[in-house]
Amino acid sequence: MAASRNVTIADIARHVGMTNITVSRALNRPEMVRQATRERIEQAALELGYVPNAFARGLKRSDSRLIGVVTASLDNPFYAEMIKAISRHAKQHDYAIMLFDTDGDAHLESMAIDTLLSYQAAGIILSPVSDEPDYRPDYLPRLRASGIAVVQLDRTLHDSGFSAVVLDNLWAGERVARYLLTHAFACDRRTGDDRLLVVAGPEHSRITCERLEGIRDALAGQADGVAIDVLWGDYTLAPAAEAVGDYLKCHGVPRAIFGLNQLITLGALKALQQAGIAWDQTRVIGIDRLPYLDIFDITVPCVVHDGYHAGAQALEQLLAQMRDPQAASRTLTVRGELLT
Amino acid sequence: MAASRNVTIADIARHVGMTNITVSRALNRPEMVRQATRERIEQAALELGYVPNAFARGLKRSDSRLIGVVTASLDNPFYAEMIKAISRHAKQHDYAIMLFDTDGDAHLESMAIDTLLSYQAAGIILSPVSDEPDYRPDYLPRLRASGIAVVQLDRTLHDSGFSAVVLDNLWAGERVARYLLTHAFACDRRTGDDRLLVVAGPEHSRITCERLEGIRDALAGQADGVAIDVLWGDYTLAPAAEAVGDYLKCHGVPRAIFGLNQLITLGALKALQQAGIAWDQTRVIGIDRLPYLDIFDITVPCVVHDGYHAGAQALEQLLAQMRDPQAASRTLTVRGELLT
DNA sequence: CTGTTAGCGCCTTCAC
DNA sequence: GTGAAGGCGCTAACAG
Repeated sequence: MAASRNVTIADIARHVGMTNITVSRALNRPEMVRQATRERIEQAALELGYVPNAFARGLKRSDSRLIGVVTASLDNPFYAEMIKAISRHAKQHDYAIMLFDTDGDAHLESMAIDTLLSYQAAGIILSPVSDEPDYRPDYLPRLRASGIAVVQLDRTLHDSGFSAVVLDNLWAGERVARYLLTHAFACDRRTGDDRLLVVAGPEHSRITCERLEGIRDALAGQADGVAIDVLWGDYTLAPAAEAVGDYLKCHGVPRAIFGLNQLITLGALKALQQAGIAWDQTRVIGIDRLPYLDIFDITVPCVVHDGYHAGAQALEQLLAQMRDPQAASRTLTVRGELLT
Repeated sequence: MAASRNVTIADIARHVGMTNITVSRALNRPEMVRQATRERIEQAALELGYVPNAFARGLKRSDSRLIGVVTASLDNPFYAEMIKAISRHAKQHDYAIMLFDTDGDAHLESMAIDTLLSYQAAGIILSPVSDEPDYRPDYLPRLRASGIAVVQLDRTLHDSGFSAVVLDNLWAGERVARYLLTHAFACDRRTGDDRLLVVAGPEHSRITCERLEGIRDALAGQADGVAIDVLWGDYTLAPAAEAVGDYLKCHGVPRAIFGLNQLITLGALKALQQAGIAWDQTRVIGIDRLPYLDIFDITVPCVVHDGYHAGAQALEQLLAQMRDPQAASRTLTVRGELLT
């Protein structure tokens, strides 16, 4: 029994013998309407099965209760967690979420932004497909001109000027390196052929660069003779596994392996397994938690970041900016924690 | 530099010396406009940074390019996978996704449906907070009356009449039970005190009931003397872990433990660990894959379901129903596969 | 407290 | 191929 025509406030108005505006007010600003009138209207709305038309309202008021979330990967549990936080907090402020999974495709990202612009999104949380400096999406001028509040999350666009919530990647790199310094590369254990294999993201990715810089900073002067080998990748599992597999064949097992995110670390572990090397034959350490392994008494030390917190922060920042569009953009840095 | 006012087709029209309608046509039905005119208009649109107003369009045409997805848990990787599939396919058909994570809260679910109605969603994929027969959400009449296409995914509302994509739970239960019959409860191994512990969802959950029924069917007459103990839960990890922990204290280690979903199985394994019992001291088997454990040579047999496929099916079904609102509702069943 | 008027941006209908 | 008028449903602004 499909509704032939949607019931509008005009229908309600006719039904109770009032005009549209009174109905509109009764439903939206109850205090502006006499109690009795209001009750009759509410009653009628219920009976007729009235559903407000968000398009009409949006058109009239030219603002929306929509927040756009644009992300490159729903797969990544870290992103799933952030999205969960965003969704939960957005709801509390009566915003609905429009979610776009760009799947790493810049064109889809651009279309997502356009759709959000056309829906007059109140704000956008953006985690772009790439954080390399030469990625200059074509939507940037449009997005800027729109005046919509934007907060970048984790990944950022080079020089975009938008606010951001990012991880303390430098610290994470340093922290891991310092850990390795005492546990894998202590002076008294040097053999002269100590290698640290870092399995990274794209070579020019900001996040990768920062993490690498942290490593180099921490090791500088402290670890003579320790060679750092870097394998570039794209933050996903399969390429990391393959690259590490090849490395193992050519160079044997390094003293330690550092995976720059969860999927990379898992990929490295997979390569070890496939090479018939037990995961505890070398020191594997990563960024991001490997889920549920504690249940099997497997501990891979890692720097964990609170994705839920990061997501919540991003939404807070977004709301702040929506309230005050003039406010200067801010970058919030979330620091992780080493778990051993 | 916030946009003072959005640029509309009227602005473009003025800019090129035409009227609104011509601009509208040039942008939406290019074939109805002379080539030269169209090019001038497209050029102007680009220059002025024109963004169509989805609200105005939606208001006029009273249909939208929005598909609503309402789910109880983004956490569950199985749902994340389904959402990924939905999102990817929706995009291909030029639909945007409005995502609602109800977090298990019936009230939020109701609000989500109302929001989708008010946005004139073209269709809704619904995985409600509960699939128990006494859950009768208040939005049901409104949703029915709206005539919007609805496809339920995994969880279903009792007697709702909407289409659905569900798992073959009966089969999954049977399959696991048959496996246990040969691997844990083979005749020649009976000790007279053989117990199968099933860690389930809510007692009246359809999914739980079906899976249990499958177990009982398969075991009927085949496993005299095998006692089935059932622990009820809510499909999440912590309660399952606690319940299994208590059980182990009271009854010792059963011959086999069957977790009715991923999180439950992990909870059971956690309880074993906390009780100081190695995970391979008993036969643990589950529904849903335990991710990444193969990397550590841990194999917990399980029935896996293709969440991506299920999500894709749900969207296909939804599109079919949007095309033909008269079509009878259908229930699609997705069968899993035993992985040992 | 309630009503009148008008218009948000777009597109359908009918004319030219 | 192009234009003029009107209305989708709702709500600001100004009456009364």
